[in-house]
Amino acid sequence: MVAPKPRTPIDAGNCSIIGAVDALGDVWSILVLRELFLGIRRFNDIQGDLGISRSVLAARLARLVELGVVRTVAYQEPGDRVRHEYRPTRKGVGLLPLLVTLKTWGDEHLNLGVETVRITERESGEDVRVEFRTVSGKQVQPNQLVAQQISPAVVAGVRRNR
Amino acid sequence: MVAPKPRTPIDAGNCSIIGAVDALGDVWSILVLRELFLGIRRFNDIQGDLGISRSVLAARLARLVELGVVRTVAYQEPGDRVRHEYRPTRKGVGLLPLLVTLKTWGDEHLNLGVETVRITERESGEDVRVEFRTVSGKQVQPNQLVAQQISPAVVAGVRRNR
DNA sequence: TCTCTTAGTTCTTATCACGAACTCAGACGA
DNA sequence: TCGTCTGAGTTCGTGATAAGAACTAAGAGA
Repeated sequence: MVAPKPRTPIDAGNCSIIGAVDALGDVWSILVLRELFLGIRRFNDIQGDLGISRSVLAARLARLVELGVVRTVAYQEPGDRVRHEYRPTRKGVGLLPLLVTLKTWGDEHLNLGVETVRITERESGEDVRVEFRTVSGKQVQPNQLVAQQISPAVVAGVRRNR
Repeated sequence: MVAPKPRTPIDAGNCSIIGAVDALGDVWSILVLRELFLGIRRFNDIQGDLGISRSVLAARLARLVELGVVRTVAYQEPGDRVRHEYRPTRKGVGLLPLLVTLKTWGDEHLNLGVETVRITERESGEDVRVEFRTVSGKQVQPNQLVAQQISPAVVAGVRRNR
């Protein structure tokens, strides 16, 4: 994979999409989260698996910790000193849908429908998919979606009334 | 926003998440798609709205077109020559869930629950959300999800049998 | 012919990723 | 006590690329 490139600060204004993208910083963050969700939680394991440079991995992990998406947890293997590994926080778990949508799109559009990562429910072991539904519960196809930005003034108003 | 940084090629192996992330290349691609879905489709409009440099925008658009995620459409305004604008293809529309998950996470975790972009169903105008469901239709909370990688050998086997 | 607009392209500079080597700290063996 | 091993980073030189400003292209209209 080609390394992510420098970005200049963008004004997120009031857009959560921009905010989220900016917070994550670059695609390595997403891939690091993938490792954590797959149960790969130690520095060297992540580094080897992704082939990311050590310095960049250290920086990304620090950023994710600072963001509150990842936390460090101490562990000690017998006959070894205390070390720590990385785990997603609740905020980090909130990013699982992102990985699932990437997987779904990749399986469908890049991998000809072949599944490469399995996402299942813990209890039943059933495969899990992402769906769109209206608040009233009706399922919606992607091409029926409309996106519109809410004006900054309106957003600011809502914020003030909190 | 700080500019995306160079990445070296990573072996996607058989992982669609890595494949998808690598295909998109960097976060600018996601933000460009955001513009297109919001109806901002012309070079100068996207450039001004995102504050992306012109050279990078041209490169990103070319990449998205090459990927088949975006296509150019000719248009002509009265008293003006023919120009073209950019629109998502079906493959591109398949990435809408990605934007919706980013928006949802950003609204919840970065923006204190304030909605900044509205995603609705075209017909009813109802707000749309992303949900996880098992294939049998049961709704699943993110913390009940388990991710596991499918071994490359298995994936290769499935591919051969197609 | 001159100017205006949109859509890029070119060029220079600054920044960041890469990758190899190095540091650090505790555990263990001799 | 000394040397070594291992995991987890940190440092540093080099090269690739984004930023940003300036320039080009090409048709429309005065």
